[in-house]
Amino acid sequence: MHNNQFKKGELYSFITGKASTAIARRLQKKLNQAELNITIEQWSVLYHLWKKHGLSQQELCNATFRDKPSITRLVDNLEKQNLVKRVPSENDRRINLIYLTKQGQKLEEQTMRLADQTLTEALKTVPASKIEMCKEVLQIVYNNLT
Amino acid sequence: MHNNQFKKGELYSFITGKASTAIARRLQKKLNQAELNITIEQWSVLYHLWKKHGLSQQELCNATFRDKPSITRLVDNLEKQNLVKRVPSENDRRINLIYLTKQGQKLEEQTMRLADQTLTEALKTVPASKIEMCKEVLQIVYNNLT
DNA sequence: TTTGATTAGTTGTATAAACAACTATATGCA
DNA sequence: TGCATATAGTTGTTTATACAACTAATCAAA
Repeated sequence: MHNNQFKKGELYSFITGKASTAIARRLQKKLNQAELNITIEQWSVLYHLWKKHGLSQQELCNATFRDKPSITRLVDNLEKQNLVKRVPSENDRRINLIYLTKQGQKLEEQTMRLADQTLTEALKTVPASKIEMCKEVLQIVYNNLT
Repeated sequence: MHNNQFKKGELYSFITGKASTAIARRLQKKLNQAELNITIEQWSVLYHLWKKHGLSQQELCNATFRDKPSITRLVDNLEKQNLVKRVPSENDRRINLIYLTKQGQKLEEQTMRLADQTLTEALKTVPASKIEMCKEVLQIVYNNLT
């Protein structure tokens, strides 16, 4: 099959991200059912803060592939819900360091379990070797475009 | 490698759809540079109308995996830009059939070329066999979740 | 040291998505 | 026929994204 010929047929689902949209919706549904009252976008910010406390907003931009206004507003909403706190950096007064509150820390275990469940459901029946290859392709795509 | 162990590590990019987000952004940039003045979401609706004229809004919902309010507003905006027209169905007065205007029809060739370019750039250096396998995995994921 | 450029973050505006509640029309069955 | 139910589409609200324009702080080079 010619590469180009192939691509045309697959164009739509690659561009619209059918699969990742479905994964995100499933996780959102689980978060709602557990009455955790956070969005997947908020979860994706918390995810990085659980791994490393006290990231700056700019670091969150890089980690989550969002622009600065998006992070400003996500942090606004997370702060309103008392899940994180902005702390001005002492070294550089332009920078806000974002810290989890106790409430924000508490969400880690449960939401990570839900995320893990979501992926288990999504990748059910897919052999590990194929997942690995798929992951590689998606990483190459990302690298090609950034 | 244990399947479960694998998944935890990949959790983030699977859920956030890094790759498809990057593809969509690249296409949006091309549309902007060509001053076509449409969003990728609008493009995704037009895409289905180019394939088949006179779809109902509900059919557009199914085709684009969006809910009804989303399609209502996308069609609103496409109509404002004179790219499509709502035509009440004669058989069933609940239904709007959506038709392309001449202006909407004209966009097909150029935007499909840009979409094709985008995928060529995204999949550059990825062998066709791997793309095929990746496509299969993404389809299974989608089926698993819907 | 001063000034011009860079970096971090915010605000305004437009578009879009998800959910709930709503209207209007059609269908099906008693 | 008539009423309950299902279907198609709209509207309201909240959250998120992208882009542009903005402020404040820092850096760097003359």
